[in-house]
Amino acid sequence: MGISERKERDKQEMRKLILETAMQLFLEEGFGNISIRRIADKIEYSPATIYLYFKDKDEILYALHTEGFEELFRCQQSITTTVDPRERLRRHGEAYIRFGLEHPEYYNLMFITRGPGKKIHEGDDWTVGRRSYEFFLQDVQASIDAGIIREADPMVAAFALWSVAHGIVSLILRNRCPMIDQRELHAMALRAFDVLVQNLGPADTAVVSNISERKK
Amino acid sequence: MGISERKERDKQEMRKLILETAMQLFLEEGFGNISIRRIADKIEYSPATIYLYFKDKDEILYALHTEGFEELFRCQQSITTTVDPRERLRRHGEAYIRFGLEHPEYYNLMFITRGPGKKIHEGDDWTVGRRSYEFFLQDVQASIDAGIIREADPMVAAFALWSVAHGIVSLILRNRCPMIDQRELHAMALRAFDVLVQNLGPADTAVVSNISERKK
DNA sequence: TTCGTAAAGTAAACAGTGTTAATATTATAA
DNA sequence: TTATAATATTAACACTGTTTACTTTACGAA
Repeated sequence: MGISERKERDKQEMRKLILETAMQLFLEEGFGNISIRRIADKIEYSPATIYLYFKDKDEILYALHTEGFEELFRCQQSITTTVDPRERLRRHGEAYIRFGLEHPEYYNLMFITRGPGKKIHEGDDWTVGRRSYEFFLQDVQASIDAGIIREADPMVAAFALWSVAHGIVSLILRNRCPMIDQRELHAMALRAFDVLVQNLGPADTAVVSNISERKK
Repeated sequence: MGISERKERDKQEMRKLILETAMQLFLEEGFGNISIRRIADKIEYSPATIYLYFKDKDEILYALHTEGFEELFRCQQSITTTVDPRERLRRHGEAYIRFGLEHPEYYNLMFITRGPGKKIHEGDDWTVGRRSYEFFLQDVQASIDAGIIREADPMVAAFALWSVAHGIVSLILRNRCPMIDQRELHAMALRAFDVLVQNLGPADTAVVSNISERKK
């Protein structure tokens, strides 16, 4: 009786089809143009059918948002060649800001939109985000160990630095920077993050050393 | 002939009525529950009438968002008693974060929602926001002069610090902090801003004692 | 005071949205 | 072959912002 297994496979395939179609719509026409009815049209099913595979629209958005974290994590990998803690912090921020500005729709879904935010808590797996977060947390810890950040709790420091990058990206994406020359927004974004990183701890020079002594 | 003047007054009064009703709806039921139809219902006019006084819904939202800036500016005034530049920075951040967390609907409208963002640029008066921004800019300049921030361009430094506060508030309001104990979010928000402000520039006595106080 | 015009207001429609209850179709198990 | 469970759909509900065509009201001039 492999029938119930095939049924399960079919169900998963249908879920995949819906998600892929949502993704296509999302990438081609942006977050605001995903609608249950348009997804249904594209796959030539009735809108109601989608509700047999997903509880509601947010569940679909949450799935897409997961894809975004995949991409973010890839972007974060670009910094692994750097060892100096301060420079790592800087490049980490740069990678994050670049990701945000170059994938505004993803960023919107992952960090700004209300929908998935609800699911994150009431739910299942915040695993995708956690991976990115913990990768970043390691860098923050290294900077604390190197004396660049004077703060006992790495969670607080990480939250602070993440907020800088998120603040920069989200203010730009939501057009809240009329005081900045619009042609230089991108450059300003990176400079702004730099200002804080370069101003942390003892002035520039003595950044090196203690990274190898970090582990315990 | 004062008739055309009375007509103008009537027109302004109707605009005011619409805005006040929108405001009431906004404060009582939140941003998501303002709709042209509900405003129309409340003032006992047809929905179409509203379009004789406002180009579209965004124009109404933009007007509300202006009210929010009024309130923010009032909150900023709480710091005027402080003179020490670093402490001023800290308190400025605290006031901003408090405003955001205590008036989430306003904050949403002012800095997160898409609607007014469009109007800010294509439009006339960013005057309300400018006042708050320039007040903050003075503090940043003072910190630069005091050697707390090593950065030539105060615009960049101001943008960076604003981003910290905005990042903190918007991540919390949009539920993107599952890694943080939800009961301590508010405290963490303030601590996170502190970390950066206290880590800026040369470590002064205030910082050192602050840190050693925390350590255990 | 009547009359034509201009302003103010509205009903109804357009084109959408997410979601669900009731119904129909299809496929499997007995 | 038939009863039943799974799948799919229709049609509706309750909304949304916005526009067009129409009606009502107010005002200045004859």
